[in-house]
Amino acid sequence: MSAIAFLAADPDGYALIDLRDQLTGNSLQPVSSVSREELAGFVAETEARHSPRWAMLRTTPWMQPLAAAGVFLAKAYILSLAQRILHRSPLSTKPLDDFNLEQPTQGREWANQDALFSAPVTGESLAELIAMYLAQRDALPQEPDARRRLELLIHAESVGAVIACEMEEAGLPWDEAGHRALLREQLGERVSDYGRPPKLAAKAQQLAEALGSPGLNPDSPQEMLRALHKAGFAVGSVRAWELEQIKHPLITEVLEYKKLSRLASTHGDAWLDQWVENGRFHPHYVLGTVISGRWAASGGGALQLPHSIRQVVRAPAGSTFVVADGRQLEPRILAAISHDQQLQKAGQQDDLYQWLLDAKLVASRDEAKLGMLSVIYGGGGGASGSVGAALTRSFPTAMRFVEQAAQAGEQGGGVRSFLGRGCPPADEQWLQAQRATSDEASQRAADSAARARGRFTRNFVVQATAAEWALVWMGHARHLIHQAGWSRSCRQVFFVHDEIVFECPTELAGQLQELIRHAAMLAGRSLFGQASPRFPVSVAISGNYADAK
DNA sequence: TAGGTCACG
DNA sequence: ACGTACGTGACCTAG
Repeated sequence: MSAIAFLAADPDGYALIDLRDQLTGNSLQPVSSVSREELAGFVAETEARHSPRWAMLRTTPWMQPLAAAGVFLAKAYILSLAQRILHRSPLSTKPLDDFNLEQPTQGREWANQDALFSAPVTGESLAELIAMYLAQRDALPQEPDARRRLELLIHAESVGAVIACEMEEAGLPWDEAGHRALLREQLGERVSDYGRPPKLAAKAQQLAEALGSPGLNPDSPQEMLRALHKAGFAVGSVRAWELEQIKHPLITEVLEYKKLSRLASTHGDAWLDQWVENGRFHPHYVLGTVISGRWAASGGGALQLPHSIRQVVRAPAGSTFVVADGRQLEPRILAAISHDQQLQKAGQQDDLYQWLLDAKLVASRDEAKLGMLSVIYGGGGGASGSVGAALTRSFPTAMRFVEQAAQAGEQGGGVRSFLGRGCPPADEQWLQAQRATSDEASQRAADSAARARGRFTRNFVVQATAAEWALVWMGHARHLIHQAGWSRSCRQVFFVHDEIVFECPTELAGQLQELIRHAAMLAGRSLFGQASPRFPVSVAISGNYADAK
């Protein structure tokens, strides 16, 4: 018998917990009112006894204290995230209102003043929660396969939200002293948070003189471009990749300045002050806002950690990192969702791109990679170039699949991921722009917008399914870690789209590595069944994140 | 507030 | 012949 536990706000106290039989909806015990102090203990005990699926509107405010107390919830159902998925999914059979995840719902006055500052949001009464849950169940399709997909997606998204809370609580080990030392070495002594650090200021001065533009502010692209022109460099912009084409000592100086300036502004002392506490970086992960289902992070730029700074991500003594990522995930996902047998065959090899090379479809591994990405992104080098032609000949089924997604997008239609995450059809404004083609300029703009949307939907079907695979992978890994009894010692501390970082005792790293590979295999089967293509992962074990690539 | 640039997958 | 790939977040400057 499986149980579901609704966790809702108690208007007269803190939390209400209503434990029910998932199938019949019958209560298994009277509704319990628990105080903030009792919550962790009560939840832990209920988990041990019934292992229910924990249903809550959002993870806030419940998960933070639970994660802090080390309480493990095996299964979750986050209604706000489920609502958004069902609202957008073409597999859903009833129209459901969207849930505005961006706008935090306002707290309200509580009878119990102690609860005021961690008050759950409006609309989170137990009755409302249950009504919302039932409406969501009602919107699930009856057809078994579609139903299985949407349920898997909702459960994976929910466990992802729980993991996000656990990671926020754990934080990423960060060598603050090492980071400060690196800043001192490269930038000089710390000044105010506004002025340039000494070494950067000196470089700016030097650059202004060398270019013959006194007073130049190198942080202004406009001024910089003018100064470069004046000094005789015929560049179209000051973008690094364009400047890198020019081999000249002055240009090297400019590029060095840009690098230093970026370090100072993005990962300088102010960043450390704000985001690193007690030797750990605590970013905030945001789910449900990116259309494709990928995660975002607000504050600290967690998902854009430069490789150059990863040297200060260091595991504490006695522990190490296990860093795992899905190898060539997107081409493998494309092979799975398009049922392209040839591409799946290529994926039997750990290095899919190498296979393309060995099969003499491409002249180099880089060409294979670029060609594949081009097919998925919809770039000009796609089906039109010689590599594109070779890929089209070898993998016609996969190519047709992405072409169809692109066509749907160009016509304003929606597409969906494998598990049913929907990319909504174009809005009325977009369609109007498609019709307003009286003059040549608006015709061109409309065509360009149509192509852009085609590239977006072409990419969506792959990227969104890859995000689903990663969620399911992470969920399996967490489950296996718990089963192994390692929940306390092995913690997930980072996640970036297709890469997971665990922190664990050094002696467990080898076994954890095997567990993660196993989880990847299970993820493939959960999505695509027993005949799933392979999803190899590459794993690195190191006490330093910078070494893991 | 918008645009430019750059970081990541 | 044409467009010069997809998705994000963060910071700085210009107006």
